[in-house]
Amino acid sequence: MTSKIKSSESNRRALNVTGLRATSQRALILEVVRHGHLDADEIYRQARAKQPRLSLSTVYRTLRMLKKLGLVEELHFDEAHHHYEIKPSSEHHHLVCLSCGKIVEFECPLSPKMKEDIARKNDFEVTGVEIRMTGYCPKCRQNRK
Amino acid sequence: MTSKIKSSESNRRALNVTGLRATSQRALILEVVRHGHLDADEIYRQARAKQPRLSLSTVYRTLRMLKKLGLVEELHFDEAHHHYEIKPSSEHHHLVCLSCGKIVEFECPLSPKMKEDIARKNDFEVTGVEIRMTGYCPKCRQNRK
DNA sequence: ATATGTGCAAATATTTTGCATTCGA
DNA sequence: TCGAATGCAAAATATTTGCACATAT
Repeated sequence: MTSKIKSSESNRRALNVTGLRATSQRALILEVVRHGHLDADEIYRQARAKQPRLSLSTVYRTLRMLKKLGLVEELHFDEAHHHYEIKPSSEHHHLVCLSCGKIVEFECPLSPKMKEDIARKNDFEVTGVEIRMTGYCPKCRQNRK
Repeated sequence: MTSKIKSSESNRRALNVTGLRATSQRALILEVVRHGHLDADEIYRQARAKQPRLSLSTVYRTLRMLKKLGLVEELHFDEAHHHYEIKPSSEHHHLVCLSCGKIVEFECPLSPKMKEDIARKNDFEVTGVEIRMTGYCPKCRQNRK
C-alpha cells in the first residue's frame, strides 16, 4: 500500500512539473481525486476533513486547472454535475449501475478500430472516445429477486 | 416535407398513447425537440416564439416526463447542462466538434458485440450504451490551416 | 366536474468570479 | 519580495418546487 507521505510527494512533484505552485490544497485535492470517481462536492467534503479551511471555489478552480493540464478527466454521467478521475494512462470507459450508482471501469479493445472507422466515415479528426454503459450490477440484480 | 399540422397531430397522438393529457405545450415542445440536439434553454426560446406564455418550468417538467416515458433521450456532453433528442429508433451515438459544437450522429455496428462482451466480463445486465467521440469537423480543420 | 397541467415566483443546486489577504518560490 | 493562489461572499447558471389558476378529458 502506498503511504500517504509518498503519494503526497508524488502529487507535489506532479504539480511542480507543470510550473505551477505546489500548494497544500492542490496536493490534497489531487490526492482525494485519486480515490475514485467523485463529484466536486464529494471531493470538497473529503478534503475538508483534512483541511477544514479549504473552500469549494478552490476545489472547482483546481479541478478546472488539473483538467486543462490533462492530469484529471471530467466524466459526464446522468446527473447535472460532473465527476472527476485521475487521467488514466490507458484509455478506459465506464459501466454505471443504475440502481446503486457503482462505477466499474473497463477497457475496450474494439475502441481504436471503432475510432478509426468513424473518423474516416465522417471526415473528422477524432481526439477522444468515451463509452458509457448503464445497467445493473450483480449485487443489485440479486437484491431485486 | 412534413406539414406542421401533420406533425402536431402525430405529437398529440404520441402523447395520448401514454395516457397523459395532450396539451398544446407538450405537443409544441415535442415538435421543437424533433429539430435537433437542443438544451432546455434553446428549446424554451424556440418554443416561446410560437407560444410566448410558455414557461421554462414547463419545458423542464415536460422534458423530464418525456424522458421517463422513453420518448426523448438526455445527452451528456461537456457542458454543465443537458441536451435532448427524440429517442432514436435505432441506437446511435454522437461525434462532437470541439471547435464549432456541431453534433453528428453515427451508427456503430460494433456496439452490440461490445455490449455483450462487457456485460459478460463484468457480470452486468447492460441496458444502455452511449458512445461519444470528440474531435474536429472538416470545416474547422480547414479554417485552422 | 375534477384531476392534471401550467405559469409565476421563489427555492435549490452547481459552478464561476471579484477582491482583499495569504503564501510559495 | 511579489506575483500567484486562496477564502469568502456574491453572482451566474441550471434545475426544481409550491401554489393559485387554467384546461383537457
